[in-house]
Amino acid sequence: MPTQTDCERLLREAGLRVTRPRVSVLSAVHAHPHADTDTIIRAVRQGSGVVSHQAVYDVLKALTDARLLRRIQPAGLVARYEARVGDNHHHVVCRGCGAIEDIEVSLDLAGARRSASRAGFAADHAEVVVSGLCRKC
Amino acid sequence: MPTQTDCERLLREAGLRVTRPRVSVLSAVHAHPHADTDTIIRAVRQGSGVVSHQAVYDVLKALTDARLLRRIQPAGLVARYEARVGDNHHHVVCRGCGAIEDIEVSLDLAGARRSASRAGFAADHAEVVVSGLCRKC
DNA sequence: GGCTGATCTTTACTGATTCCAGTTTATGGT
DNA sequence: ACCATAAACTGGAATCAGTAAAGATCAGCC
Repeated sequence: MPTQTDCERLLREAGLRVTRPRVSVLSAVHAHPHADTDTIIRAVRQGSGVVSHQAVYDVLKALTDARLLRRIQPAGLVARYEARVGDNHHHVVCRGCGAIEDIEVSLDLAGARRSASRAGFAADHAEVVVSGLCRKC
Repeated sequence: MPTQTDCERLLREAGLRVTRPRVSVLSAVHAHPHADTDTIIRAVRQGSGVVSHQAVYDVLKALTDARLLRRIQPAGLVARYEARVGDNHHHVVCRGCGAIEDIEVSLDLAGARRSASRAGFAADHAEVVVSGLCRKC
């Protein structure tokens, strides 16, 4: 888990200004993988005082655009964020409680791209969402 | 494309009552694959007069539960419905305009299930969403 | 034809997310 | 260090898909 200084460095390296909300959001997401926006807002406020919900939304968007975060949005659930970027892992989602975990899935990306291009699409990204029940549900 | 009589039969076979809104919704989805709820509502009203939006939502849910329809919901887009059920094809989504097409993707489902179970999940379903740009975008 | 629970209609509401207008703050150039 | 400007932030209100509730209707069965 990155320290606050690490988060500041990550922001700077991404060409983003370093602000208190940004550092807080970034470290909150590191601390709570797959958390939804509301959880992140609460974590940020606990860690560093008053931050408007709008600021959190803006920051999440900015960090996602800057590829410091990845947004995942399973069907029927609110958006979640994770700090693990740069690899292409996938997710399992619990149909009962919405819990999410990372999994590895092997996928014929070239074939998918070929099939997409046959349908008239230039595809560049594939995401697998596996669903089922977690241990508790 | 099924006729109205076919739709009635499909409903009956699924153990559902045959009503005007249900027949309309089912044939609207057959006529507009990957349509969103709003499009379906408009198509239904054009075809068969006044139907409340709530009825359409209810019918879509009932038909989806009865496996006559399949609901797909790509990240960040509203829910779509398609009448092609019973196989497990996947989708490409255009990041520009939200257009959706069917594609074939080969996927190591057993491996995915194994990886999910390692994470504590009993997985029973996997969906691949490929994204990119369609010809127009 | 009459019964009964499933369906529909109407209307209101929820909750996530976004928009907007105005204010504050960080950063690059001097 | 100082200024100007672009980027961020605040707080409130709007939007929009989807859900809820209550009463009116209707399909399927006798």
